[in-house]
Amino acid sequence: MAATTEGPPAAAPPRRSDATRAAIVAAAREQFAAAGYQGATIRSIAAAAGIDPALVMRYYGNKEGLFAAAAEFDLRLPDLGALPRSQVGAALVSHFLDRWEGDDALMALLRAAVTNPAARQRMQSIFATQVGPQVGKLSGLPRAEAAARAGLISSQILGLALCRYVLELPPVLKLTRADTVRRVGATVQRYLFDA
Amino acid sequence: MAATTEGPPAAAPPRRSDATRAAIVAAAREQFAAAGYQGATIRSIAAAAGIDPALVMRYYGNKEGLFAAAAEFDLRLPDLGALPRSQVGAALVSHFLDRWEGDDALMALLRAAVTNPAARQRMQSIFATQVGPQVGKLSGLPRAEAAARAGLISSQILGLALCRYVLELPPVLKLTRADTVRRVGATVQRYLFDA
DNA sequence: GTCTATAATTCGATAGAC
DNA sequence: GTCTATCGAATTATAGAC
Repeated sequence: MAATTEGPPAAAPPRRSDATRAAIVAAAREQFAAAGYQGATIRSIAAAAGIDPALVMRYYGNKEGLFAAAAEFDLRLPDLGALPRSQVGAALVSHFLDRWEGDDALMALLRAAVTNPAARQRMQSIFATQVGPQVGKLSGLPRAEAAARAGLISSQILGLALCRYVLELPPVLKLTRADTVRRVGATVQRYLFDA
Repeated sequence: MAATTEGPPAAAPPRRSDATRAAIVAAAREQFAAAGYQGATIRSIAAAAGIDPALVMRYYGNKEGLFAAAAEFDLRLPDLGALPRSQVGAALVSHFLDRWEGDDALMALLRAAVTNPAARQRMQSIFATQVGPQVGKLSGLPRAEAAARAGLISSQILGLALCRYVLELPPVLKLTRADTVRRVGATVQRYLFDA
């Protein structure tokens, strides 16, 4: 054997804490998504993760640090330049819906951003670094005009998510996915290339 | 004088509590708008109103009752049927912006609705009783289709308010009012009468 | 009608045993 | 690395004096 004292070699010591950390972040996303920043408590998160509340503090320092870790987020926008120009709007909406329904990250971010300043800034930076540039590249417009259009697109897409997933307005819930992609996609398309 | 025992006649006894109640509700709207349902506390509301926290409880029973009173809201939609059809979308957006900037009621409602179930239901009922019917009348479409369009319009307008007044996304803040009315108005117009 | 005092919880955070 | 025990602060809500 490598060593009579046994145990893993020097590289990558398998600490159980890694699994614990992952469980905490997953539970945090869940709770922040369901109850917002203030509604989710260290205790409720620890309970959902099946561990002790003190561990959350040990690993993430405080509630702010935990949220910062839980709100790590990548929109994973696909390369829309490869698509036929006429399909870009619908593709964008479709991707956003996937991203909303895929996990709790965006829901957690939005629910928290409405009352928590740090979450709001995170939201601002996400749309500044991930949405804005992509719109600029796609539309080929000057920076200021592209930013304005990215803002309009964000307002439509975030509003759709707000009404559908957060406020759950019945008429918005009744829309089929295909219908949503088509109709909201047309709006995004217009913001991208027309008016 | 009318009576030797003095005091107002039977009708409309001028209780000072009326002014107090009004001050409480106004302060409550302010606080709910600024901090959401959980962030606004009975204490902070009482402090903003310049009265004792116990009075809030006396007049409104509990926090829920106070919010119900503070979230009383009328969109005050004007008669859009009198306008040239081509201007309806822009007029709707313009009216919403006025309503958002006029007082704290809508801000309080939205900030609270994201985490509080009662506020969310209030939001649902407002759009069911005030937005939906108006869209039905304007578009002249069957009920189901009109409801779908009202939902789409709500998603765009609430999304605009979310990005502008709550999340404060810089590109959305940079839009002038005229520009916002024109561009978002065109979207609302399309949801109303086209696709 | 208004306010003082306080009960009963609940939260974030810390100290320290194992 | 994990958990027990607990502190100090803040919250809603109540009881009752004035």
